Amino acid sequence: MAYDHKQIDAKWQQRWEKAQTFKAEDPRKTTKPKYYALDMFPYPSGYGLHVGHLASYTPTDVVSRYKRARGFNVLHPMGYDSFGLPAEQFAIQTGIHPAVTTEKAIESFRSTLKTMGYSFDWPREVSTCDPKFYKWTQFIFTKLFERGLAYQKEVPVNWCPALRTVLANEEVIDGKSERGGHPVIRVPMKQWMLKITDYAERLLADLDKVDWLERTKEAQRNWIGKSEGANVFFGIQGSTEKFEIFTTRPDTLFGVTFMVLSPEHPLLTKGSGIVPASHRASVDDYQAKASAKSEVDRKAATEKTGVFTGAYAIHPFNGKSIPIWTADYVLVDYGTGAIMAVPGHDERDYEFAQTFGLEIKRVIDGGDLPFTGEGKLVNSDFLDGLDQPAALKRAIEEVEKRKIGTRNIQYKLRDWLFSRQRYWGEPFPVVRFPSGDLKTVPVNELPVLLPEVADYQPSEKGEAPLARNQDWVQYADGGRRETDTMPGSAGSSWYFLRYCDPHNDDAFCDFDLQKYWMPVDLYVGGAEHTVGHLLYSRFWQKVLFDAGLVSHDEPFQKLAHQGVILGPDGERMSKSRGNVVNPDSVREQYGADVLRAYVMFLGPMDADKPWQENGIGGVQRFLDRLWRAAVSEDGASIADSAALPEELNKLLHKTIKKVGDDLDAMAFNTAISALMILLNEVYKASSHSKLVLMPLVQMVAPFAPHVAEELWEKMGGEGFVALAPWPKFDSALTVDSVVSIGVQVNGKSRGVIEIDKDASEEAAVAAALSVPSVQNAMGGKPADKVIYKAGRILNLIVKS
RNA sequence: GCCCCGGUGGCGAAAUUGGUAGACGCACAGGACUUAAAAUCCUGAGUCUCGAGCAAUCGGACGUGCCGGUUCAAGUCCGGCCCGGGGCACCA
Repeated sequence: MAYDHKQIDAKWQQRWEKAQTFKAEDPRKTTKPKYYALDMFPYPSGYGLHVGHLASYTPTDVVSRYKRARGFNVLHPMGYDSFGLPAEQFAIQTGIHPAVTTEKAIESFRSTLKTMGYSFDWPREVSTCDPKFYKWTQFIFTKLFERGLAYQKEVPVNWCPALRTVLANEEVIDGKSERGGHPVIRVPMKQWMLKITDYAERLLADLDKVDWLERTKEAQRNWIGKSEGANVFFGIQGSTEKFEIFTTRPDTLFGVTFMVLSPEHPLLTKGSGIVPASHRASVDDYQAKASAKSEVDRKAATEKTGVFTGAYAIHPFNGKSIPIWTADYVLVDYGTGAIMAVPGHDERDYEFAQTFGLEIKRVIDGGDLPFTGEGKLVNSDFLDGLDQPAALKRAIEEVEKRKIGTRNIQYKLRDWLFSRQRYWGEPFPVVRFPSGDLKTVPVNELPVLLPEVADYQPSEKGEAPLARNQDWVQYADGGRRETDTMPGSAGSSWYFLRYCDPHNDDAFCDFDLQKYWMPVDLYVGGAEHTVGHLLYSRFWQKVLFDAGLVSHDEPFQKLAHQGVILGPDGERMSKSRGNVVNPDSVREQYGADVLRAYVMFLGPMDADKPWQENGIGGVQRFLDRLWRAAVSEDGASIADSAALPEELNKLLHKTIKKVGDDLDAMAFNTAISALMILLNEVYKASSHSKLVLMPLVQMVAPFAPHVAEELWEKMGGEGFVALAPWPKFDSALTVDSVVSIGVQVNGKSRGVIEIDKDASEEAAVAAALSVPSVQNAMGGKPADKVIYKAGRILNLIVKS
């Protein structure tokens, strides 16, 4: 008989709630070590919770429950990243206020999360669109502003005409919007920017402090994109002006045969004077063409384009004149927007030189041009004969000595585009006064509430909906409020701090409380947030650290990513493919415990794996079998206190060890398989003993908490199994004295012997020789050599 | 192009880090129980137009994407490829 999961799930969810079983303890009233287990909070979409959420929240919940049983004071909260585009798009279509649809979606998420039996500390729930929350998002913005890290700038931005908003670099994938896949073009607009570039070096260096997957760290390193080199000044012929280039290869300075300025370079603007009248028209023409190109077109360009400007630069070492070109393969917003071209040793410069028939000069000995490897310098004056690395060092020294440039470091990371011309986001706590002064509003005026507007649609020119509420825009002394809103990633960049002290009206978080709980000990979420959310959060944490408001400079000590759960067909779940699995219907049928345990048993948590519905039956059988081992047909407990057979007792201790090790390593699938093996042996031994069933139920509890509580209660366990101390093992019982080891003859497996784990070589060989298949393989000859590792392997070598 | 992951039965996957490859589960087959079915319990099973035997069974060869290497011993280490997934990409 199967247990009644509907009744049991509801019963224990109510009891946990009533007893506040999962409430984190007050740090001032406990001596327990802390453990902060966090999920990336969901965007509460109207579609409800999907299996991807379960793949993330279930492992975190298993770890939280395990850590509680292990004596940790666990903080395991949940909340909602509730500002964002979908609710706003829906509002534009229907006129329903996004707050209404968002609240409805949150209710749906909350109820689904509760029916899964997740051990969240519910009273700590946060929602980024709640004024009590975004008050502090605005407060943190004022801190950024005060520290000179928030500024407005006319910048070429990623403008998405379909969404009528600008997007951050991280939100643009291959020239299209991350959300919706609409085309994105580059247009200049005045925007709020956050100076994340000031933190580039620390964001890079501090990756060494955290326990993240190497590939995630590597992706952040790539995104930050550090390059070391030098800025070098080149003079301009017939002018007193100079211009600066950035290069990582000053060793190739003598290989320069032309210079390239990006089309947007200030020296090329009308009236700057370096472009002679004879070339003005063609430069103008080229600039116009380049600016008309979208980011996508620029990237898709197969051939290099450019024009000669008519001007010449002067080589800082040998005074030779070098033609200056302009081309759009040089980007205005990286380095200085100008380069020295060394076609002999750079593939892009080589391609450009080939296209326009420019000189290509070798300065490093080696393979075919363009040669980017190492070798000895040639045709390079004082660098001749040096190896490339030595030449690089020497060249930088010489540049600095002659004061024609300085060593320099460049990052690919750009400042964070922080404003959106949208409605459903945090208003900026900023006012512009007639004098032109820009000021943040006083802290006691926070939160700056999001005003009501008649129409949520942004204007085609990019003016934000908030501008329509003129009453709201007016501020004292003729000031006008900023009408842009913050991007979705604002609230998510610090919400993990709010959980430490969620109801504080005087501070975003009490200093001592964050000092106790932070950093997050385990953070689980999708790998797609690698360069967005995870980088922004690290940045804000560091800013708050520098402001003395938090005590740690990294927010997430350990990070894990859940794999993608694919459809039963092995393809990514999508509505168009029709392979989307709805977790609600699965839970209805099998119960929360089976669903949770199944998700954990599917495979390694970080692997992408298909959802195979028929596999659920195996997990369901396992929990039913556990139930039947302890409970009779009429629902009474049949557990007794009989002593365990020796073998079963040993297996119990081995299992306690293995499950603990596996949980520490987040190897949930193998932990469950160990529990299955133990239960199978319980059946074979026909045991109903509490001595094995109670610890087994305790170990099952993190995965299947409802049925575990019910069994624990029936067997007379004290209190909640969720809070019962984790079972201990006797290490003496976890090792077998007699083991079966493989016997090989000439390296091939030929049999197995049962032997004392410390048996001597003589004993092992004797035992092996009595095995017929071993004798057979040896063909009657003696062993010429014996390799024996006690308890592991015996290999007999026979010369043919 | 560069940088990461990954590739093991019909399927999801294990494998103490070089030591009996395929634990556990699904699906499958056989048996027990049953009037029958479901459920349950027990048992079997990598592949082979390989060999012996009436048979249960016993033995052999092959086997972790491909080729080569190191080693007594390779899924695991090394070199060279192929395939799948992800990230970066005109960043000087």
